[in-house]
Amino acid sequence: MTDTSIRDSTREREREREREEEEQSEELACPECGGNLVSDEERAETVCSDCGLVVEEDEIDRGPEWRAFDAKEKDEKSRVGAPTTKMMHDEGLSTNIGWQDKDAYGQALSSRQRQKMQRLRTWNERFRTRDSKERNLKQALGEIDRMASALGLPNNVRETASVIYRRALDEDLLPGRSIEGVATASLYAAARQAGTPRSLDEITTVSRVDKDEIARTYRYVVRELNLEIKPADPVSYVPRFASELGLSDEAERRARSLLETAKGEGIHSGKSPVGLAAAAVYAAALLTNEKVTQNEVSQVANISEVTIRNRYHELLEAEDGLGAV
DNA sequence: ATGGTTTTTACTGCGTC
DNA sequence: GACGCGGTAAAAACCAT
Repeated sequence: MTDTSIRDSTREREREREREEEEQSEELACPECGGNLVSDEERAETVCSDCGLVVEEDEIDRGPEWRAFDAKEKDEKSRVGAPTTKMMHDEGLSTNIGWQDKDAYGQALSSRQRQKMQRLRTWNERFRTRDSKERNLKQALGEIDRMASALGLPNNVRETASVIYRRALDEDLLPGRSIEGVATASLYAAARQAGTPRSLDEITTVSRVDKDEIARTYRYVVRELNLEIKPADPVSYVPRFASELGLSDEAERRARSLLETAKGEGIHSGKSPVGLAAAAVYAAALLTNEKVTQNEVSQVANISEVTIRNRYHELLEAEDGLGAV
């Protein structure tokens, strides 16, 4: 036992050394002095670090000529997008192993060979279907990325969205549903989970799928994957609305506290969180003497003025009830 | 499908600039 | 007179059953 393992490990080491030598001779050795080659991308040259011999020059830099500092910028500057419709799902690149048990000359195979081929077929099929899932994933992730940046959602949301999508894919939730639909639903769920929710309407504007389907798919995915998603917290909308309206930090703080007391009073159950947030923002602006009209708030929050009125009365009542003012 | 709740639409009156 | 605001009634949308 110990004998064999020692012999194994020495052989292993030998093989490794061989491999390293191969790599050295193939890629990194200078033809002149045998020294290391270093590629200098700035000058588009490959030079030997020992003797200075230039092995290649005027190399082509295949990277983009622009620089991007965040995802949004990258999106704007990039002139190529995700590959769209590739008609054939695998672009005709995957392999099939024939079903006849014949060799290249048409001779029948031995039973031993036949067994081997059968095993190969099985594995080839497994890899191929895995590939198709990979492709599916790639398209969905591209879609998620596109929508996320259109909505200005941070990277961690994209990541959770992809995780959710992967799970959906693994649990075979896709058949009978569109990739876009599930991708959108995943993003919606991820945004809510991460505490940076976007309303269904906002999601709908950037998705290729209509609202009903998103809602349906979302419910389905949440149920099947047992995702725990609490109803959106109104507070999480506040910063966004406040900044879009150009309100002070003070107003934002007031809005938060307004919502906290409202929560304490239990006013918020059953009401749309967006409406509540919008009302709080409006009320806060009023309290800090910053001029914002109900109309403006209703615009940024996508909520009707009436709802704002109703909610903000309730908010102020709750505040008064506590003897705050 | 149904009924109850919430939100929206549409309209009206009041005060201010 | 336009605009912001408040209120109301009816319609529409939403949700659980």
